[in-house]
Amino acid sequence: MIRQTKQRKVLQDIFLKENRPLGVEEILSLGREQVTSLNQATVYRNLKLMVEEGWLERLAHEAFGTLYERADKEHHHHFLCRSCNRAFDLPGCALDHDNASLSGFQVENHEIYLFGICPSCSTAA
Amino acid sequence: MIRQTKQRKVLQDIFLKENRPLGVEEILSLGREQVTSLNQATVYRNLKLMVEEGWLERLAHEAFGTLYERADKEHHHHFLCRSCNRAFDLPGCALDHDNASLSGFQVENHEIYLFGICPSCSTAA
DNA sequence: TTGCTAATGCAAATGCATTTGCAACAATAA
DNA sequence: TTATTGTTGCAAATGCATTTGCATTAGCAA
Repeated sequence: MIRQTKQRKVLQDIFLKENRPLGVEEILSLGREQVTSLNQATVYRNLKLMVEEGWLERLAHEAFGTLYERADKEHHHHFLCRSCNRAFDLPGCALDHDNASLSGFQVENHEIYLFGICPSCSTAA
Repeated sequence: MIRQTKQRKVLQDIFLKENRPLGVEEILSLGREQVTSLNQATVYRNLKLMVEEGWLERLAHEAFGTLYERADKEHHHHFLCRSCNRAFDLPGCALDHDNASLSGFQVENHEIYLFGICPSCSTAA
Protein backbone atom coordinates (compact mmCIF):
# COMPACT_ATOMS: atom_id res chain seq x y z
CA MET A 1 0.00 0.00 0.00
CA ILE A 2 1.36 3.38 -0.98
CA ARG A 3 2.03 5.79 1.85
CA GLN A 4 1.81 9.54 1.76
CA THR A 5 5.16 10.81 2.97
CA LYS A 6 6.14 14.41 3.33
CA GLN A 7 8.83 13.99 0.70
CA ARG A 8 6.24 12.73 -1.76
CA LYS A 9 3.89 15.57 -0.92
CA VAL A 10 6.62 18.12 -1.46
CA LEU A 11 7.42 16.73 -4.88
CA GLN A 12 3.80 16.87 -5.94
CA ASP A 13 3.45 20.41 -4.67
CA ILE A 14 6.48 21.48 -6.64
CA PHE A 15 5.03 20.17 -9.87
CA LEU A 16 1.70 21.80 -9.17
CA LYS A 17 3.27 25.12 -8.39
CA GLU A 18 6.03 25.36 -10.98
CA ASN A 19 4.10 25.00 -14.15
CA ARG A 20 6.89 23.79 -16.34
CA PRO A 21 9.19 20.81 -16.95
CA LEU A 22 11.70 20.27 -14.17
CA GLY A 23 15.00 18.45 -13.95
CA VAL A 24 16.21 16.33 -11.08
CA GLU A 25 18.65 18.94 -9.78
CA GLU A 26 16.03 21.60 -9.83
CA ILE A 27 13.46 19.36 -8.15
CA LEU A 28 15.97 18.40 -5.52
CA SER A 29 16.88 21.94 -4.63
CA LEU A 30 13.28 23.15 -4.61
CA GLY A 31 12.34 20.16 -2.49
CA ARG A 32 15.07 20.81 0.05
CA GLU A 33 13.53 24.16 0.77
CA GLN A 34 10.71 22.16 2.34
CA VAL A 35 12.42 18.99 3.53
CA THR A 36 16.07 19.65 4.19
CA SER A 37 17.05 16.01 4.31
CA LEU A 38 15.51 15.25 0.91
CA ASN A 39 17.77 12.84 -0.90
CA GLN A 40 18.48 12.42 -4.58
CA ALA A 41 17.65 8.72 -4.49
CA THR A 42 14.27 9.57 -3.03
CA VAL A 43 13.63 12.03 -5.81
CA TYR A 44 14.56 9.45 -8.44
CA ARG A 45 12.42 6.78 -6.79
CA ASN A 46 9.40 9.01 -6.60
CA LEU A 47 9.77 10.41 -10.08
CA LYS A 48 9.83 6.88 -11.35
CA LEU A 49 6.69 6.01 -9.43
CA MET A 50 4.89 9.11 -10.60
CA VAL A 51 5.73 8.33 -14.19
CA GLU A 52 4.56 4.75 -13.79
CA GLU A 53 1.27 5.81 -12.31
CA GLY A 54 0.86 8.29 -15.16
CA TRP A 55 0.96 11.47 -13.13
CA LEU A 56 4.19 12.65 -14.67
CA GLU A 57 5.74 12.40 -18.09
CA ARG A 58 9.35 12.24 -18.93
CA LEU A 59 10.92 14.47 -21.52
CA ALA A 60 14.52 14.63 -22.61
CA HIS A 61 16.64 16.84 -24.77
CA GLU A 62 20.37 16.59 -25.09
CA ALA A 63 20.89 20.22 -24.26
CA PHE A 64 18.77 20.13 -21.13
CA GLY A 65 18.91 16.59 -19.87
CA THR A 66 15.94 14.71 -18.56
CA LEU A 67 12.93 16.72 -17.49
CA TYR A 68 9.63 15.77 -15.91
CA GLU A 69 6.27 17.43 -16.22
CA ARG A 70 2.69 16.76 -15.24
CA ALA A 71 0.92 14.42 -17.61
CA ASP A 72 -2.42 16.18 -17.45
CA LYS A 73 -1.56 18.79 -20.04
CA GLU A 74 -2.89 19.07 -23.54
CA HIS A 75 -0.71 18.67 -26.59
CA HIS A 76 1.99 21.29 -26.44
CA HIS A 77 5.67 21.87 -27.10
CA HIS A 78 8.63 23.35 -25.30
CA PHE A 79 10.79 26.38 -25.15
CA LEU A 80 14.28 26.06 -23.74
CA CYS A 81 16.04 29.15 -22.47
CA ARG A 82 19.75 29.13 -23.13
CA SER A 83 20.32 31.76 -20.50
CA CYS A 84 18.65 30.38 -17.38
CA ASN A 85 18.56 26.85 -18.69
CA ARG A 86 14.93 26.39 -17.84
CA ALA A 87 12.22 24.77 -19.92
CA PHE A 88 8.79 26.27 -20.52
CA ASP A 89 5.56 25.03 -22.01
CA LEU A 90 4.30 26.50 -25.23
CA PRO A 91 0.56 25.81 -25.35
CA GLY A 92 -0.81 24.75 -28.70
CA CYS A 93 0.93 23.35 -31.70
CA ALA A 94 2.99 25.18 -34.27
CA LEU A 95 3.47 22.28 -36.60
CA ASP A 96 2.42 23.00 -40.14
CA HIS A 97 0.87 19.60 -40.72
CA ASP A 98 0.40 20.08 -44.43
CA ASN A 99 4.09 20.53 -44.99
CA ALA A 100 5.27 18.31 -42.20
CA SER A 101 5.55 14.98 -43.83
CA LEU A 102 7.12 13.57 -46.90
CA SER A 103 5.50 11.14 -49.23
CA GLY A 104 5.56 7.65 -47.81
CA PHE A 105 6.36 8.58 -44.25
CA GLN A 106 3.56 7.79 -41.83
CA VAL A 107 3.74 10.37 -39.09
CA GLU A 108 2.39 9.20 -35.76
CA ASN A 109 3.53 11.98 -33.49
CA HIS A 110 6.01 14.79 -33.22
CA GLU A 111 8.04 17.02 -30.95
CA ILE A 112 8.99 20.64 -31.37
CA TYR A 113 11.64 22.49 -29.40
CA LEU A 114 12.19 26.20 -29.60
CA PHE A 115 15.40 27.67 -28.26
CA GLY A 116 16.15 31.20 -27.24
CA ILE A 117 15.72 33.64 -24.38
CA CYS A 118 12.79 33.50 -22.01
CA PRO A 119 10.88 36.60 -20.89
CA SER A 120 12.52 36.95 -17.51
CA CYS A 121 16.00 36.61 -18.94
CA SER A 122 15.40 39.12 -21.69
CA THR A 123 13.96 41.61 -19.20
CA ALA A 124 16.87 41.14 -16.85
CA ALA A 125 19.32 41.92 -19.62
CA MET B 1 49.56 17.05 -40.29
CA ILE B 2 46.37 15.18 -41.01
CA ARG B 3 46.75 11.94 -42.91
CA GLN B 4 44.27 10.35 -45.21
CA THR B 5 43.80 6.84 -43.88
CA LYS B 6 41.57 4.22 -45.37
CA GLN B 7 39.41 4.20 -42.24
CA ARG B 8 38.86 7.93 -42.59
CA LYS B 9 38.04 7.59 -46.25
CA VAL B 10 35.51 4.88 -45.51
CA LEU B 11 33.76 7.01 -42.93
CA GLN B 12 33.50 9.92 -45.34
CA ASP B 13 32.18 7.68 -48.07
CA ILE B 14 29.53 6.31 -45.78
CA PHE B 15 28.23 9.76 -44.98
CA LEU B 16 28.25 10.73 -48.64
CA LYS B 17 26.41 7.62 -49.67
CA GLU B 18 23.88 7.20 -46.89
CA ASN B 19 22.09 10.45 -47.03
CA ARG B 20 20.77 10.49 -43.52
CA PRO B 21 21.88 10.82 -39.88
CA LEU B 22 23.88 7.84 -38.66
CA GLY B 23 24.67 6.48 -35.24
CA VAL B 24 27.97 5.07 -34.10
CA GLU B 25 26.83 1.44 -34.23
CA GLU B 26 25.51 1.88 -37.72
CA ILE B 27 28.63 3.66 -38.89
CA LEU B 28 30.78 0.98 -37.37
CA SER B 29 28.98 -1.86 -39.06
CA LEU B 30 28.81 -0.12 -42.42
CA GLY B 31 32.47 0.73 -42.11
CA ARG B 32 33.48 -2.82 -41.34
CA GLU B 33 32.08 -3.88 -44.67
CA GLN B 34 35.04 -1.98 -46.13
CA VAL B 35 37.67 -2.24 -43.45
CA THR B 36 37.14 -5.33 -41.38
CA SER B 37 39.42 -4.24 -38.58
CA LEU B 38 37.66 -0.90 -38.09
CA ASN B 39 37.52 -0.13 -34.42
CA GLN B 40 34.96 1.73 -32.40
CA ALA B 41 37.58 4.03 -30.90
CA THR B 42 38.66 4.98 -34.38
CA VAL B 43 35.10 5.82 -35.31
CA TYR B 44 34.70 7.98 -32.24
CA ARG B 45 38.00 9.72 -32.81
CA ASN B 46 37.19 10.50 -36.42
CA LEU B 47 33.63 11.59 -35.77
CA LYS B 48 34.99 14.01 -33.23
CA LEU B 49 37.49 15.38 -35.71
CA MET B 50 34.92 15.70 -38.44
CA VAL B 51 32.62 17.61 -36.13
CA GLU B 52 35.45 19.90 -35.06
CA GLU B 53 36.41 20.69 -38.61
CA GLY B 54 32.75 21.36 -39.39
CA TRP B 55 32.17 18.58 -41.85
CA LEU B 56 29.71 16.78 -39.62
CA GLU B 57 27.08 17.87 -37.18
CA ARG B 58 25.96 16.06 -34.12
CA LEU B 59 22.33 15.46 -33.39
CA ALA B 60 20.81 13.69 -30.44
CA HIS B 61 17.41 12.47 -29.41
CA GLU B 62 16.71 10.36 -26.38
CA ALA B 63 14.86 7.75 -28.40
CA PHE B 64 17.61 7.36 -30.97
CA GLY B 65 20.81 8.28 -29.24
CA THR B 66 23.53 10.36 -30.80
CA LEU B 67 23.52 10.71 -34.56
CA TYR B 68 25.87 12.43 -36.99
CA GLU B 69 25.10 13.98 -40.34
CA ARG B 70 26.86 16.07 -42.92
CA ALA B 71 26.93 19.73 -42.06
CA ASP B 72 26.46 20.95 -45.61
CA LYS B 73 22.70 20.59 -45.63
CA GLU B 74 20.13 23.31 -45.61
CA HIS B 75 17.75 23.86 -42.75
CA HIS B 76 15.71 20.71 -42.30
CA HIS B 77 14.22 18.43 -39.69
CA HIS B 78 14.13 14.73 -38.94
CA PHE B 79 11.93 11.73 -39.15
CA LEU B 80 12.61 8.82 -36.82
CA CYS B 81 11.25 5.41 -37.75
CA ARG B 82 10.16 3.40 -34.75
CA SER B 83 10.33 0.21 -36.74
CA CYS B 84 13.82 0.17 -38.24
CA ASN B 85 15.14 2.75 -35.82
CA ARG B 86 16.66 4.84 -38.54
CA ALA B 87 16.61 8.59 -38.92
CA PHE B 88 15.76 10.43 -42.12
CA ASP B 89 16.01 13.99 -43.30
CA LEU B 90 12.87 15.95 -44.01
CA PRO B 91 13.84 18.76 -46.34
CA GLY B 92 12.27 22.10 -45.65
CA CYS B 93 10.66 23.42 -42.53
CA ALA B 94 7.22 22.64 -41.19
CA LEU B 95 7.27 25.13 -38.38
CA ASP B 96 4.33 27.47 -38.42
CA HIS B 97 6.33 30.52 -37.43
CA ASP B 98 3.33 32.72 -36.81
CA ASN B 99 2.04 30.44 -34.12
CA ALA B 100 5.35 29.20 -32.89
CA SER B 101 6.25 31.64 -30.21
CA LEU B 102 4.64 33.06 -27.19
CA SER B 103 4.73 36.67 -26.18
CA GLY B 104 8.04 37.55 -24.59
CA PHE B 105 9.95 34.52 -25.75
CA GLN B 106 12.72 35.30 -28.20
CA VAL B 107 13.06 32.33 -30.47
CA GLU B 108 16.52 31.85 -31.92
CA ASN B 109 16.22 28.44 -33.44
CA HIS B 110 14.21 25.26 -33.30
CA GLU B 111 14.11 21.53 -33.83
CA ILE B 112 11.30 19.34 -35.09
CA TYR B 113 11.14 15.58 -34.83
CA LEU B 114 8.49 13.49 -36.51
CA PHE B 115 8.01 9.91 -35.40
CA GLY B 116 6.37 7.06 -37.25
CA ILE B 117 6.98 4.50 -39.93
CA CYS B 118 9.33 5.09 -42.83
CA PRO B 119 8.46 4.14 -46.42
CA SER B 120 10.49 0.95 -46.55
CA CYS B 121 9.08 -0.31 -43.28
CA SER B 122 5.50 0.40 -44.25
CA THR B 123 5.98 -1.35 -47.59
CA ALA B 124 7.58 -4.35 -45.93
CA ALA B 125 4.58 -4.76 -43.62
C1' DT C 1 63.32 3.79 -49.36
C1' DT C 2 63.69 5.68 -45.01
C1' DG C 3 62.42 8.27 -40.91
C1' DC C 4 59.12 10.70 -38.41
C1' DT C 5 54.90 10.70 -36.14
C1' DA C 6 49.83 10.60 -36.88
C1' DA C 7 46.43 7.04 -36.67
C1' DT C 8 44.74 2.56 -35.41
C1' DG C 9 43.31 -1.43 -32.55
C1' DC C 10 42.63 -3.16 -28.14
C1' DA C 11 41.49 -3.03 -23.58
C1' DA C 12 41.15 -0.58 -19.64
C1' DA C 13 39.52 3.65 -17.72
C1' DT C 14 36.25 7.70 -17.34
C1' DG C 15 32.28 10.39 -16.46
C1' DC C 16 27.62 10.62 -15.34
C1' DA C 17 22.95 9.77 -14.68
C1' DT C 18 20.37 6.49 -12.45
C1' DT C 19 19.77 2.41 -9.48
C1' DT C 20 20.27 -0.50 -5.49
C1' DG C 21 21.43 -2.77 -0.80
C1' DC C 22 20.73 -1.96 3.73
C1' DA C 23 19.85 -0.19 8.26
C1' DA C 24 17.09 3.33 10.40
C1' DC C 25 12.71 5.72 10.19
C1' DA C 26 7.87 6.63 9.90
C1' DA C 27 3.00 6.03 7.86
C1' DT C 28 -1.07 3.27 8.61
C1' DA C 29 -4.14 -0.60 10.04
C1' DA C 30 -5.58 -2.99 13.98
C1' DT D 1 0.00 1.92 21.09
C1' DT D 2 1.99 -1.48 18.61
C1' DA D 3 3.26 -4.31 14.80
C1' DT D 4 3.94 -4.23 10.02
C1' DT D 5 6.25 -2.92 6.08
C1' DG D 6 6.66 0.95 2.78
C1' DT D 7 10.15 4.82 2.59
C1' DT D 8 14.12 7.35 3.22
C1' DG D 9 19.07 8.60 3.48
C1' DC D 10 23.55 7.27 2.45
C1' DA D 11 27.00 5.25 -0.01
C1' DA D 12 28.33 2.00 -3.03
C1' DA D 13 27.24 -0.09 -7.35
C1' DT D 14 25.47 -0.12 -12.23
C1' DG D 15 25.06 0.64 -17.03
C1' DC D 16 26.57 2.93 -20.94
C1' DA D 17 28.45 5.98 -24.12
C1' DT D 18 32.67 7.94 -24.88
C1' DT D 19 37.64 8.55 -23.96
C1' DT D 20 42.37 7.32 -23.24
C1' DG D 21 47.12 4.92 -22.69
C1' DC D 22 50.08 2.36 -25.21
C1' DA D 23 52.34 -0.60 -28.42
C1' DT D 24 51.98 -1.36 -33.32
C1' DT D 25 50.96 0.09 -37.97
C1' DA D 26 51.09 2.90 -41.84
C1' DG D 27 50.76 7.78 -44.26
C1' DC D 28 53.66 10.87 -46.39
C1' DA D 29 57.61 14.22 -46.90
C1' DA D 30 62.32 14.03 -48.14
